[in-house]
Amino acid sequence: MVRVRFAPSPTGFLHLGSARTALFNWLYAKHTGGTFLLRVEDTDKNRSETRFLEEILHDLKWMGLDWDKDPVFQSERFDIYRKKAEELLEQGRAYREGEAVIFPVPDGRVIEVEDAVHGKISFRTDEIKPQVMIKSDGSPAYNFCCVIDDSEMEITHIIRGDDHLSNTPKQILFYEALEKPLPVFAHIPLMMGADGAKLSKRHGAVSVEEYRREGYLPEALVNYLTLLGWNPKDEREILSVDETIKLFDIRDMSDVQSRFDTAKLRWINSERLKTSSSSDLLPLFTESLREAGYDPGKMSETKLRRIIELYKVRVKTVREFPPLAGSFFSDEYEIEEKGARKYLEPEEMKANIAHFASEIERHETFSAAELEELCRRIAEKENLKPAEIIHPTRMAISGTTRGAGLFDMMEILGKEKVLERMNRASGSGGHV
RNA sequence: GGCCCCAUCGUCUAGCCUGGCCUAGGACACCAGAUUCUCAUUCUGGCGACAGGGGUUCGAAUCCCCUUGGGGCUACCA
Repeated sequence: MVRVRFAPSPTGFLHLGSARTALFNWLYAKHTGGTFLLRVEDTDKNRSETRFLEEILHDLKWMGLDWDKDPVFQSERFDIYRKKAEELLEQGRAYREGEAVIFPVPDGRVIEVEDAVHGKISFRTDEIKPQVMIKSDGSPAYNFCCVIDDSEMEITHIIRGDDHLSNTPKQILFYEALEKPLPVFAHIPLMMGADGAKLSKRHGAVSVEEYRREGYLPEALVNYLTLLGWNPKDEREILSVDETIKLFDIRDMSDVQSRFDTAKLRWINSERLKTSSSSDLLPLFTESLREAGYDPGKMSETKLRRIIELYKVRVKTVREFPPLAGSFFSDEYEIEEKGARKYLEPEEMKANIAHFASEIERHETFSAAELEELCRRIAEKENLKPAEIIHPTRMAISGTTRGAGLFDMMEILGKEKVLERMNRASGSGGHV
């Protein structure tokens, strides 16, 4: 039975790199039908805060990484670590140095690790200094309590970042001293920033929370992170978690470090957006409107869903939606200067808008199909290209030259609003 | 500095273990074209890589060594 764990320290928000490590642990547990556990490494009381822990747990849940039992807290286990240290002391396998307890490392040994992603790696003990087990203040040192916990939690596979590779021989020494069986080690290469340097704030967003707020879907982030170091054996790029779980194996992971590429994440997000239903997207899009200061409250769900349907193919993140579609929700939308100069200022453009508006006014009903027919009929009669009516009209009703098909936009906005805006733009009609 | 990990298009990668099927495949990005009322979508096409040098071999992206480059660790942080 596979048992894996993710061991965050609650000293900050969930870093993308940690999230990726958690993800691979989780995927492996799911693939093997094993158990995914959480251990909170909060031995550093000064830097650990519960708000960080809450945030981390929240982000894991958001990503869909559910754990199997209540987390283990190292801060509650100091007695256990001290007792183990005491035992080693009594056996003469450790010594005191002041209040601290130290583990001496014998010279001349070679420790071989069979890593699940790197293969065979060997270390000489000559390179390893005596290891602190218990610090002078009575708190346990990382490598010591890590081993005690992993063996007590019966962790079978330790899947963690490459940055722990050189901790491994030290930990193996502790496993031996404690007479505990070794787990399988799997060190996954680190994820770097776009420039190859350590992924940090200066590369932009590095916490899961920031990506959530920027409008990425959790399944897109998970999909992207999965692809960084692993791939299904075919050429698929867009994978559901279920498909990934079915295919994933830690042994198939690449041993090469990768760089985080926002462009590809954005692409995957846009793919997921395109294939998501407007009802699934509704809460997210609505929230993004509220955050941007719009009030979608008074709009019917049907209408909202139509708008989402129109725009989900035009945005890469949910956040890009409000600025594009603001004119549906408020009269206070921005008017593109360039577009205005080209389509709203020239007299003939104003005339085209006015002409279209007057035909609309005369027409009984108001649907996208009819509007299009009307527009094309005018164009033909006046010997204009339909575009010469369409572009100025779009500018008039939305303030932008980009966006969904004009007639759909008009239908959603409604006859009254459309005429009001068209008349205002063409300078006729008298509705301010 | 020492120890450890790693090295295929700008990026993610397939191929490497079990040399020949590789004139190195795919995806993102980028560029061009088609479609279209704009934008986006969609569809076509293009650009673009085996870090360098030695070996081994009939034959090397694939195996070995060196160099170079990148990364990690080197705490009584985790």
